[in-house]
Amino acid sequence: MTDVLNPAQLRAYFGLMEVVSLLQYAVREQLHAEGGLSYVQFEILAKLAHTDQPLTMTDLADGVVYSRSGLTHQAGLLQKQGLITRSASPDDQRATVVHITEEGRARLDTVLPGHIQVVRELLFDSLDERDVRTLGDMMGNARDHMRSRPPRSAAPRNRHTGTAVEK
Amino acid sequence: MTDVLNPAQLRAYFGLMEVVSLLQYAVREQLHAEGGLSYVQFEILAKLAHTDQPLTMTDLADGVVYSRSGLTHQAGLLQKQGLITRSASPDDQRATVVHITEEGRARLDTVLPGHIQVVRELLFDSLDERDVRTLGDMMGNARDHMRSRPPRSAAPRNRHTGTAVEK
DNA sequence: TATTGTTATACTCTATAACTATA
DNA sequence: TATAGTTATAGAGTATAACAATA
Repeated sequence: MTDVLNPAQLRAYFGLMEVVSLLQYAVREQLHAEGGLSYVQFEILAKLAHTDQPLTMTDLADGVVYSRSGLTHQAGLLQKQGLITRSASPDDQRATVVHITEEGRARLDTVLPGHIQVVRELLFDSLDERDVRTLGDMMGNARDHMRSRPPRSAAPRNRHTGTAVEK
Repeated sequence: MTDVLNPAQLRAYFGLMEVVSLLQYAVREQLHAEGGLSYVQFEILAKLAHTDQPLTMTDLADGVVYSRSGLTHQAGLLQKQGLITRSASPDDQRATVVHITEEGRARLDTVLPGHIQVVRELLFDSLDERDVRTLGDMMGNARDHMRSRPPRSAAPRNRHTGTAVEK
């Protein structure tokens, strides 16, 4: 249990952060310029379109690193643009179900080609097929690992644990 | 020149974005809680300490995806905390050279063990040695590629090109 | 009593544009 | 004329805490 990372780890870590920063920057600009969407808004629409059925706010919050109030805020912006609708769930009166509208799908269609082009030009042009598979595997593992083992603080972001966390 | 990504690419792309989001979230929290630093502030200090010599604002802006005014702002915050100093360059009167102070180094030392622990627990615990090398290679390639080929817009972030970009 | 979601609020980050001064 | 950096400002994103309604 040393408290350093070896040089290969440092290189991987900083490389990862830098690459994703550059990618995020480009992707955000594209989404904003071509569709007036923030990245989170894009994620919400993409998730709804991909799942192809209404999701609750909590469903949406899963998978997006986001506070609930932040999600409410972004959903409000999407709704104001007519890209989603929100209505009370028939099953659970507390829950809100979110639907994507036709306009929402259309907006996604507007944005997607440019989005994909940016990602391909920036990221995939430098990776061969085997790299892509490997990267996908590694990120899949890492995600499962991260999701299953919340950080040291064990501070829940979205849920109550029952154990009070003093602060 | 299709306009889709194949499934492996989609998986890699979304996996990458999700993993780094989770990592950034955890890392930001750690830096803030244990050192009162934002990630950019950490990057600035780390860069100064690593280079081990004063850098100009422009030097610092390179490698950090940041507007110049944003960098000025963050540098101001660091200076207010006594972690860096800024002074006029002897070589070029326009330039500002940034030094890290002893306090700055100390702050970095305070933050680093926890930082490394977070990164190791979240990221490297799920990757073996070979993965780490591979990831480092891929990210190195991708970074070089991205840095050499600015996105479609060709809109310069930090420099003047001489060609006016209408907007 | 716990959970879903919203509101109100405040703070941070980031970018744009205008500006100063040096080259 | 171009570059380095700062300032003023404005907008977007995000979190916290308090709250209402339902389970």
